[in-house]
Amino acid sequence: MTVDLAIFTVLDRLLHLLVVERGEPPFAGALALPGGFVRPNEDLDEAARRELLEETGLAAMTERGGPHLAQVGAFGRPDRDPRMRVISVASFALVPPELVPQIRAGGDAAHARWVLVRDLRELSESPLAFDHPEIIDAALTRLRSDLDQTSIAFALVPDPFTIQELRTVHEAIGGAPIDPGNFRKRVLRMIDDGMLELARGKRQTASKPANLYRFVAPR
Amino acid sequence: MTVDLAIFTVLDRLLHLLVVERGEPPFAGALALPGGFVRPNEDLDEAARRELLEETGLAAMTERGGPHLAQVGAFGRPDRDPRMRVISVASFALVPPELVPQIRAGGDAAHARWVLVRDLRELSESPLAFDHPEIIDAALTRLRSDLDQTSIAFALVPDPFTIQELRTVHEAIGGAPIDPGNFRKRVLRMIDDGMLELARGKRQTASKPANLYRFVAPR
DNA sequence: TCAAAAGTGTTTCTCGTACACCCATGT
DNA sequence: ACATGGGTGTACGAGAAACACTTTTGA
Repeated sequence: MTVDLAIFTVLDRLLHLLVVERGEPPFAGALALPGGFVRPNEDLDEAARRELLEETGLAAMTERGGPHLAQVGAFGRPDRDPRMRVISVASFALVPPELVPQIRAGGDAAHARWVLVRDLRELSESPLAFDHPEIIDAALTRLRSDLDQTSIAFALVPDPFTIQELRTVHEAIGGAPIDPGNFRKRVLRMIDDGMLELARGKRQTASKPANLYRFVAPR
Repeated sequence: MTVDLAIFTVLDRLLHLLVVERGEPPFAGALALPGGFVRPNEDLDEAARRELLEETGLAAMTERGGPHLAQVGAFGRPDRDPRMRVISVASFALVPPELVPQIRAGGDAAHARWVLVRDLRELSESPLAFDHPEIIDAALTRLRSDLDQTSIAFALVPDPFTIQELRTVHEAIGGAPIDPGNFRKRVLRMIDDGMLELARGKRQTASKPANLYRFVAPR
């Protein structure tokens, strides 16, 4: 039993995934999702959170209650690992861009790097180990569907965020540009639904300073 | 590693779940989801489908390509089974009402029976074994969310079905009555989206005979 | 003064909801 | 004839989409 993690962030307006380069066979030199074995007395969520910490060193995230983590599914094809029977429970994690620079500081993270999700799909599956292409597809599908139905988008923006930052996340995941005026109205509606609130201060931009908003956790 | 199954159907306009009564400790006498161990060379979906067959004897379902089966998630609390560490991958399955009468014919199914989902929730968790209340909750949540986004509703109606039969499924899962006129319009829209087609014949009802429709698999 | 992005407004269309009503059939 | 449920029509409102426009800043 292992857990594998699809750790996403939005950098430079594009969706990125954290991958590690494998040092040993099988698939030496190939890219793979970070992951590891579940310990004997560990819950699956616990194991995923521990791996996330080990791979990213992001202890600091606990101040926001930790990064968003959600299970994607179990993958158990008998031949998915040539060495032995391994069943993996995959989760996806969302890292806000403010914390991305801290990741290199982590322990196992020396060999970890961000790759563009768009590039992964163009290169097809060539450089990816095991059944990880399949896992990534499932994680992406889940990510996109959760985007419209849950509040996961807020896990990918800085804590007080501008409307543009939030829109950028939606565009990166959805893959298509969104009309800024219309998106603004969606955000305003979230405000009088009590889901968001205006925060103090302004964010400097290339032009007119932007209002800041904050996600209000449901009571 | 085990698979557990939440097998649903709609009987008498209400959502039902197939449960077995446990014969041995732990939880002897309690109700539990059907399930079993994953075999060494079996994929998880394969194991789930095999268990479904063993528990229901519904070989006949293959004529419609088998019942709908989808993974819900993995459950791995270290103490979920007092005997040993067991991680279970839960799936839900949907059985159309036409096949329900055949289920008693199955092998392991002698001790299986349908219970009202509504009753399960009223009785809280008292009579359910292991963490099965949690699994059932997750399966229900998934069922409800898939209902609006996928075509799973068609797996719970007879093959040519009436609009009322389809509406009944939505009402049973959603738990609330739906305006018949409005629901009809939704169905008509599905028809000119090419998702449904009018089938020949009529279904006898307590009043005016109803048109029959058929689900058209996406090409 | 000009570019860039924030923010506002307008119009059109689709869809969900509520609800009134007609139609065909078995009893 | 009448209850039952199939099937149709209307009216309102929320929200998605397309797009023009004004405002405020930095360069």
